[in-house]
Amino acid sequence: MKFEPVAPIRAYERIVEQIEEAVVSGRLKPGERLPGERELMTQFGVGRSTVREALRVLQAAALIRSRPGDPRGPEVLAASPVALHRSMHRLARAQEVGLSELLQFRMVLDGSAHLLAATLRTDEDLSALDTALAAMRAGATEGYEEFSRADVTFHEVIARASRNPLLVVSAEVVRGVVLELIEDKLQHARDRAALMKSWLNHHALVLEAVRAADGESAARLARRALYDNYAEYVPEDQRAKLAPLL
Amino acid sequence: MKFEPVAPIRAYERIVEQIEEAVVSGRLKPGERLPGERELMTQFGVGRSTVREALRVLQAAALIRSRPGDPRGPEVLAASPVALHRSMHRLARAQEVGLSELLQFRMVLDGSAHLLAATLRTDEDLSALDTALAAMRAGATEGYEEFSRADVTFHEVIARASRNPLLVVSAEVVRGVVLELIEDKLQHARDRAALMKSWLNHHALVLEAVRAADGESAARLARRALYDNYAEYVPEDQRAKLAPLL
DNA sequence: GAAGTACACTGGTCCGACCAGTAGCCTGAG
DNA sequence: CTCAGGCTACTGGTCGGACCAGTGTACTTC
Repeated sequence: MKFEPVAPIRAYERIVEQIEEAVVSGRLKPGERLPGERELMTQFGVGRSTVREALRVLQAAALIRSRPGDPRGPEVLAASPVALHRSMHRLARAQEVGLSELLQFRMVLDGSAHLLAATLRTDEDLSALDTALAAMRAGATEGYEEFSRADVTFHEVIARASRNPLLVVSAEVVRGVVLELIEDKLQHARDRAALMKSWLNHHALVLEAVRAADGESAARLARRALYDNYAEYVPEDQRAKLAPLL
Repeated sequence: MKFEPVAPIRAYERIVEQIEEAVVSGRLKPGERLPGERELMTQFGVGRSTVREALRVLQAAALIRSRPGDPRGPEVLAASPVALHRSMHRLARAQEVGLSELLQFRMVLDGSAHLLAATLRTDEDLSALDTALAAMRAGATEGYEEFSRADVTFHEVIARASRNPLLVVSAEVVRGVVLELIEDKLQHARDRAALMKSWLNHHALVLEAVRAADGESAARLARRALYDNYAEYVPEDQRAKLAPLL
């Protein structure tokens, strides 16, 4: 006979459960409004502070947003990866997850995205990639900002071409966290011209592989590029963890 | 000239920032205690409700835990992936991701985990896998429940052997969501004896590959097994999305 | 010394109040 | 009739006080 540990369930938790269930299950669609706090407190039969604590939790989870003065009440938000991003970032900063693990994970995700994209890409995807690559070429002469934006676009198009939203979101989040971790080091890096040239060259190769529907090559190229450009920031004794993915 | 959108910063957000910074940066170590709510409200110069809303957010982020009656105050928690778990679960449920995408994602994650595990596994990992496999063999004769538990253990050991907590958490979450989606179909499936035999056989092969440090084989076996056992529940017209991963 | 008890204090919840700020109506000018 | 402008009822944010059930600790009792 086994028993489960019992923890007292707080009133505000119950409220969170109910609203979360309604939002996640789609019974409350993005853009719809929750009743105001005073109305909620009568519906749930609790005090306003209890309602407010529940709303705080839901807001921290990026499920709702409430602005003072809006008579329509708190707004139900569309599912977004910002909460995922926050959690991952915190975990990364708390040293629980190091750059090596993040890079590993990104190599896995990006590689798979490229693999799938190469197989499933449509003609629209290809022309979107052409456009993005052209934007990168143009951005390279204008400044790092523009170049970086175009680079992100390229990655996003690839991810979307994989036709898997989970892959899109995860890759986006991990990319963001990785960049946050090394952005200061990246600031005073060796000259950016060479960096941009390297990325540009790589993206052109990837695009060719994707166009040729050669998933294996595209994936290998993507992983290789990540390793070549970021491995230097990984502590030397951990670089071995990245090698198996090449 | 560019301007940034401005949002008013609430008092409780400031408190969250300060405490989160202290926790994440390590200035407050796990197990240490925060001052009680009444003490915090004087230190921050705000009302108790404001303090409480901040604590709620921090608790939802799994950074602290507070129990009523404890005179030592809220406890700082060790960094844990539970918040990440929650975010990912919500996203998976809300984004209406289909079984095909989930299975795709799981094939990617599990495959990579096996690849890494085969390369990085220690002797302890191997013996843990031996134990888990033995437990599965024993469970197969006792009932589906025991077998299933042992099966989960096997997967977890593999994931942990990859030495990447992100992979561990993601794989665990995706596995859970996949099972939720097909558990009813799995209930009235063809006889379980055959199912268990199939899994048992597969796990033995995987273990051999891992022992031989043959990452490619282990990964391929893992992806193959997922496809063979679950693809039948994926709508036929979407099965093509899984093929590139085999 | 161990067992039991009393107490001070904790967090959870409720209530009532005030404030700054907003959405939408309402008005009056054109 | 349209529309700019002000008005107002209401929103969420914050405060302070209050009560309760439950806990950890220190103190009593045996």
